[in-house]
Amino acid sequence: MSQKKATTAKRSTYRHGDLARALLDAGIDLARAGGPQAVTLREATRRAGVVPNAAYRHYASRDALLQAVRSAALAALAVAIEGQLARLPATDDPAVLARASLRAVGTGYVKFACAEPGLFRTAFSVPDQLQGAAVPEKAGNTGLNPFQLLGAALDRFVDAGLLPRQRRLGAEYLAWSAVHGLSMLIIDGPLRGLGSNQRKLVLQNLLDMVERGLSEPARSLPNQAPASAENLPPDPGRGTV
Amino acid sequence: MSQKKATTAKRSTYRHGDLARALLDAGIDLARAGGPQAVTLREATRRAGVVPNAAYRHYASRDALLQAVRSAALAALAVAIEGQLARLPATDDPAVLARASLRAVGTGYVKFACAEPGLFRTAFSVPDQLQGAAVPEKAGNTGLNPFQLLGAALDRFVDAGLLPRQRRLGAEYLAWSAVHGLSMLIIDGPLRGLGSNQRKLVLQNLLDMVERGLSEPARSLPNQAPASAENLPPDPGRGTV
DNA sequence: TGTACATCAGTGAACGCGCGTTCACTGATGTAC
DNA sequence: TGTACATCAGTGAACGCGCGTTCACTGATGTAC
Repeated sequence: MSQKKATTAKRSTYRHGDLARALLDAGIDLARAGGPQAVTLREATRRAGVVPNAAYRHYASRDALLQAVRSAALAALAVAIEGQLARLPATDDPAVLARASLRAVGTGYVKFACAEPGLFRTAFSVPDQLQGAAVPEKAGNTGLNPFQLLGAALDRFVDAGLLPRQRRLGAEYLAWSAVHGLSMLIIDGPLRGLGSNQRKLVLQNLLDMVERGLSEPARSLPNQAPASAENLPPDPGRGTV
Repeated sequence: MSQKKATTAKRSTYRHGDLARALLDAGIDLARAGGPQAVTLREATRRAGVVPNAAYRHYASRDALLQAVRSAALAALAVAIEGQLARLPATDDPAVLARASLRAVGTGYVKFACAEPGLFRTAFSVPDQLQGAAVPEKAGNTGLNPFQLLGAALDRFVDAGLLPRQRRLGAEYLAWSAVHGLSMLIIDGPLRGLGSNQRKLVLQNLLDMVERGLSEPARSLPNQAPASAENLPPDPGRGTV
């Protein structure tokens, strides 16, 4: 069965060649241009030069295609982040590396959102669904998805002594909220229309805020509730985007 | 013209009474339950007990109704924030007041998003449009819209000496990004499904991060670009949600 | 105070649109003998 | 090596859906005389 399928996939002289892939590519283009809403079976099949119902040989429904596109969008985001990480200059100072890593993750995230708003919105569109697993379809070249790349950067923070270990749990969500919020405000909200330089400036200030906010020792804040393992949220390894 | 309109609006024995208001209310209910997508002329008129095209006596198009609903959603958000601000205990210490104000704004924002995800998503749905003005339709009881309420809290930060004045410009966007991102992750993203207690904990940690990140003096960060008036974004007074 | 009239809020019917999805089919491909 | 056959990817036609929007209309309301 799977052997047969693999054989068929390799053939290029079959009916269409690889309609599943062609539909996925069309879906990605549609998402890129118009977000998740724009991913329709009819338009995807139109672009693949095929009759609408042909899609049902490869995807159970419109939603199945959309989920495939969504995974591809998340993978693209991961690749963008990896690209920023790869540009980091070598250093022996673990604190410098940790800070630069976190900034690279945040920069890659926001830059991707600005460069590919349609894919970004698709990546975070969730019809009516629970959390998905950390599957390779959503990962970049390193095999890590965006959430895991952020986690790795935060681990470096802890290792470098910049983030108290007892505040590590759930820290992903704090940094993530900041860059995710900025991305949304820029691509869909009141910050759309910001020039490129202004965007960079706001991003730098935001990353400064996150860096300071995560790494400074806690002062005596009456409202602060320290994190403890019992009542803290999701297992970061299990849940994913 | 406006006199006549006002007279008509007061009448309760007219055809429908006040169909414009009835459609708006129906639209708000639809947005509450299903987000901006769910706001349709046909369903709104159905709920108002009226034929579909009757809506065109009061709204130029479906989008016009949606924008009215959107303004109402923003006003509701403002009211929620004002509610948190009103609960603040009296204090003579401007620093304590400033910190508590900012936390109240953030808390009101995220709580509203969690309590009314449909309205929240509607408030920040922007079809294809530029920035709107700071009109009273989007304001709460104090006459300030959510953005302006946040700005007022940050002004207190500056006045209390917690935020260097040269970092005040654009600070709205930093705090806003954090709470907006957390809201989105909770209502639409990987943090949905978080329990109420876990949400509160993450929110507290996030507010701690913002507070520290905004108010701590800048260290020598090689990447930091200090804000200056010339190249910083939008005039906070003009632009709005 | 009563009557003719203008206004205009809501009606009734219909349009075209694109969508997801179904059904029975056909005909090129690969395979078994 | 050649022929019969099974597979199954893509076809053709059609369905019902809800939507926004248009048109000519009607009849209760408020007003002018």
